[in-house]
Amino acid sequence: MTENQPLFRALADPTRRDILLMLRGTDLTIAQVADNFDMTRAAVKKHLTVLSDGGLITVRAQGRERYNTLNPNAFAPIKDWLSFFDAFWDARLDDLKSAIEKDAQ
Amino acid sequence: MTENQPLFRALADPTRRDILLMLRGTDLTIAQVADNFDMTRAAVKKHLTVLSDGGLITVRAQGRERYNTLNPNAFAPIKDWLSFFDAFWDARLDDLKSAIEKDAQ
DNA sequence: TTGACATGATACCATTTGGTATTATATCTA
DNA sequence: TAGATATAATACCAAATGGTATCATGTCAA
Repeated sequence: MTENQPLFRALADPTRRDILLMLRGTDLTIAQVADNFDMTRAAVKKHLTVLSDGGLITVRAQGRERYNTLNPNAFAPIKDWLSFFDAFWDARLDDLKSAIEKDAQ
Repeated sequence: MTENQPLFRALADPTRRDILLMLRGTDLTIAQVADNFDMTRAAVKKHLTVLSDGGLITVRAQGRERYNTLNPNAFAPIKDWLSFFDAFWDARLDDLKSAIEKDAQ
């Protein structure tokens, strides 16, 4: 149940979340991503490694460049985890509903 | 766009995610939560503070005890953030679909 | 009132994390 | 081939993080 840790960790940094948004639609090299931030290429590369470890992106080598691509299935584990709470909310609403109905009698 | 940071940060720790699962259905005091972990009450309290900062739980005082309650609206900001990618996936599928159709001609 | 109990607050510590700087390697291009 | 470019790898640093220990405060119950 804790195998999601690299994924949750990857999303915990604002720079990395921005990178993900940036990768919607286009694949970008490390240098291209780094151009959008006020930090070193090396720092950006570290973030990309964390994103890769979390399964959020995949890296494709092309010559001396590395294109970073958003992984379409990336968020499935998070959505699954969030769904563990849906049943609870439903039950809560049911409780509320029956309480109201009982009150209306 | 970065006001979600406390929320994402709160979810980045496995202990805190376990606490959230634990709070489905029942409200628990700090001591009750701490009984489920191999760490100090103080450490658990810190985690609960982070969860509270992230808007994931609310704390209700009752006598000398503090009951921690899961916040029903907790995950809405995350779901909203994840939805920023849905349009992209859809567009990707549309691209794929039209490519296939074109190929079939 | 007094002692036990639940929590709050603080100081402190080791590890992780986000970042830089530097050097090395590979690849494109003139 | 030589130089420029894109990335890799490593060492290093400051700050944040997860944890403990300790002491203070408030509340329950006899």
